[in-house]
Amino acid sequence: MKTRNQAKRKNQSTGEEGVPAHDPKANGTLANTSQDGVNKFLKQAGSRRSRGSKKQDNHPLSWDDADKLKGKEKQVNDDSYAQNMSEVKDSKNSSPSNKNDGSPQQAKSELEDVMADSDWEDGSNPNLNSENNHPGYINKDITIEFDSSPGAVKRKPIRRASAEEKEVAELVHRTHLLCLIGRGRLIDSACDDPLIQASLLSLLPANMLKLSEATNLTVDALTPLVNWFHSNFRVRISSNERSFPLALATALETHEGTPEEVAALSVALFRALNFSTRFVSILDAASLKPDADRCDDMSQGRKLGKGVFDSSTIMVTQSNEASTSSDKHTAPVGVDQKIASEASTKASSQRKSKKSGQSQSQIVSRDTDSTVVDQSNEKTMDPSSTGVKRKGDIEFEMQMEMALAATAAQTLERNLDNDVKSSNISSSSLSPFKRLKKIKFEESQDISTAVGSRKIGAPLYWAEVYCGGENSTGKWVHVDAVNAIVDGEHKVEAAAAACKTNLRYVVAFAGQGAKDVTRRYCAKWYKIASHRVNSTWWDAVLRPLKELECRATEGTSGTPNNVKREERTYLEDMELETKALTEPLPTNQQAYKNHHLYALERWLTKYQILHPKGPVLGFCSGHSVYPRACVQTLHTKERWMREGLQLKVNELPAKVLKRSTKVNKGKVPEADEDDENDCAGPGGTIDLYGKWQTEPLCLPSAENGIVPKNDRGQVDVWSEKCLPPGTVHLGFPRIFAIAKKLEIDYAPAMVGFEFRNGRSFPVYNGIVVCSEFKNIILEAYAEEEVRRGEEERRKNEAQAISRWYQLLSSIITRQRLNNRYAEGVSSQPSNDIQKTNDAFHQTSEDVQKPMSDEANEDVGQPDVGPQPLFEEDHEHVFLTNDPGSDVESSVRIKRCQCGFSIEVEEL
DNA sequence: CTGCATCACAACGCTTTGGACTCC
DNA sequence: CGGAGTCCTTTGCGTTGTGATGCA
Repeated sequence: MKTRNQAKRKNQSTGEEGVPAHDPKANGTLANTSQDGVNKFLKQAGSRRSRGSKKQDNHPLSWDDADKLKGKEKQVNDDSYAQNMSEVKDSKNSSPSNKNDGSPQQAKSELEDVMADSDWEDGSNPNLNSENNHPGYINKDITIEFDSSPGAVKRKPIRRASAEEKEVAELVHRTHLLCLIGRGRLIDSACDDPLIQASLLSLLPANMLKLSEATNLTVDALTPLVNWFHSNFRVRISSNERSFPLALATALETHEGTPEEVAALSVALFRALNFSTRFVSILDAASLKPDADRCDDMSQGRKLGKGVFDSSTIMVTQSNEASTSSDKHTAPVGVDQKIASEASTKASSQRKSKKSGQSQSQIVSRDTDSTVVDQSNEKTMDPSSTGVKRKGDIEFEMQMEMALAATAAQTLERNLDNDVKSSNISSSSLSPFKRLKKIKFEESQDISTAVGSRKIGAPLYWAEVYCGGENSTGKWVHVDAVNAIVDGEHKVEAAAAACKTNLRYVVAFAGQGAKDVTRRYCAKWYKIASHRVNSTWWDAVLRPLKELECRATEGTSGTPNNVKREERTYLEDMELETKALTEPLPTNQQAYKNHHLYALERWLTKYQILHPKGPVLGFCSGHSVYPRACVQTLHTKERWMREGLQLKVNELPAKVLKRSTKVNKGKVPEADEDDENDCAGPGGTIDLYGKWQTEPLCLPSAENGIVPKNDRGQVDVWSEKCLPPGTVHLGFPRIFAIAKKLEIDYAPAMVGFEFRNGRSFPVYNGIVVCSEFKNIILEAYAEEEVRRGEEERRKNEAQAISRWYQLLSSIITRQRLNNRYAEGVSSQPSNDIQKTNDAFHQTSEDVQKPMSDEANEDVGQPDVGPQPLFEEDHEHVFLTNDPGSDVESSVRIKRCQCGFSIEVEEL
């Protein structure tokens, strides 16, 4: 594949050097001509490059652009381009030395001939032409600017992901999910470590130990415990590259760890207290859509690793340096601090997880020097990150601070841990970032702008504790020990959204199992649905894990409550399902396009209809909102037939579509146009029916061994449902011959269509016969196949022998010719011949053997030893009564003692 | 500035039952 | 003469998803 960049180089090789070294005859004018051609090609490539954009003429294109665009231009029709390029090159190189006398005009005309074959647009660049005549011109580098009038709209070429890229992205997404599930299970099992649990219990104040005896645990009872934990365990900035159980032990020992470790410790503590507890994690997998991550990275500078996170952390800690201590247990401040530090650790964990994920090449490990650049990029690339009025200023200030801090990252890094530990900050001393964040967080939801543009501080890990005392039936309560939040499930979505974390999968882990509890934390499912993987796959992955999880949470001797443990799962499933079915109506129309619950009539596709048309659940911009369940897919009669359904009698089409013009195959379009208005005819419309208008297919059944066929004399086997009663589909090749031979009635089974050469062809697979003949035919088929296989094998062997014979005899013939005619030239002794003969003798024997061992014995030439097989006047003598004959096919193989054999057929 | 509605367009899915010619 | 085999040639429209743009 040649890129435009290569084109540039090519151009330079002719242009900068003036006369290419490999073509001394080329003069300046010829080079100019060539260059002209190259320019034209570039122009062509440029126009192809911006494929699809009608405003391509306005697209500025220069050599420099070519460099920038290197590697990005997959959509250029490179092959034809490369071909054209080589044509230019060839003509340039060959013309002077061939028929040309070097005359520039002739060369040019020849080139033009070449050019004429390609789809050039005639056009000239006056500047180029005028300067072309200048002798020194060719030494200049060329920049071509296509006329881009000042007012012209510059449109970014749209780069869309191909199906392949989408597939890759999905595979990466799935793989990443599996990795994250694996990680979750790992952490979950680490939380079950009895040593860890015992150690945590030993740290717990005596008054809290009583909690384990409490019946019907409540949120209120949990709160002091969570506060105690929060005040005793802190979030560390960097993670250790160690095995998780080890890291967890260290975290326990040092009372600080990554958010993941701290959350895991909290889970371990709750489990130690005999609470039914899950470790919950947001699986922030690589995007399901190609390039989404890259865009995010570019615009937000997130996920990229060290630089960004270091600097953001530093920013916080710097402000901490200036802070004084205050109430340690004030949750919002704690949250604030934790969020910031959590972000850093999340970064490292993301870095880790990303290793198994998508676009590794995009994850550039950056040193601290580049951090400033990152920050400035972040600033420039996310101009939207400003708030009501002065948010922009605040953010600018903040980012400036971050940038400055980043430069000092190395020296300050050592101090970070301590700084973060002293997390008690009075709100008056907070940096703008923190102040804003704090205010926002206290307001709880809807953090969307300035600070939110950074994907940091998102809650990623927490616990769910089953509280039997909550509600009448008990419930799973969200416990975020990292941020000291109890029962804050409604805050998670907003907090995650504020930090640009995709809350697509929230998975609860317990007992080596896992359960998707995203519904509990997600109010606007329609927003995440399209970012989630195919639910069939996801459900299949989780099914076994869900059972494990279910067994674990039901089986643990948890808090006693008034609900049987077996019912917990059921109740939770109901809760999640209820939540799924009671989403509020979106306020914008577009949300209804693919909404799983609601639909607007205007967003229905051609093949959809509302049936029944009601009830109206509400209104959006004046449009009635209907339940999605009312949306029915329509099909043609034939299409329903494929599904094994047929129309009920006297059903009128639910919808009638005008047939597209292409159906009018005849070359009289005008006549069709005339008929357009009254296209009530069957050819002019397509009748569509809904499923409610159909009933199970009722085909005529087979009678007297006769298969009912359609008007083409076949049976369309779209599925088993399409088989006439009393018939079976035998999808084996060549089976029709058996049925024919046995004189059993059959019909070819058409199983689909293959689209080839712009036309579709029916694809057949076996036959349809009456059920009573199934066994007879199959038995006969099996016998026939054995026979056929045997015959095939024989044929193959015979062919192999024949080919070996041809090969070897050609070698011998060659040797003989050498022997006879090259004697005078070469005095090579005849050893070679002898060798060859030996070789042949051996080989031919080996080859013949498998065919008929008895034959060889009968021939009586075993172990005769090497002897010259071919004498010049050797005449083949074939033995009679050679048993190597095939009685059935009357084929005989005649052999000579020299090894020669020939296949003859007796008539 | 933000969110929404609409436009534009690239990608993709669905379409759906040959015929002329040569060789044996 | 007829049957079997081979080769020809490589759609195009509608739908959908998504980026761009304009407006409130």
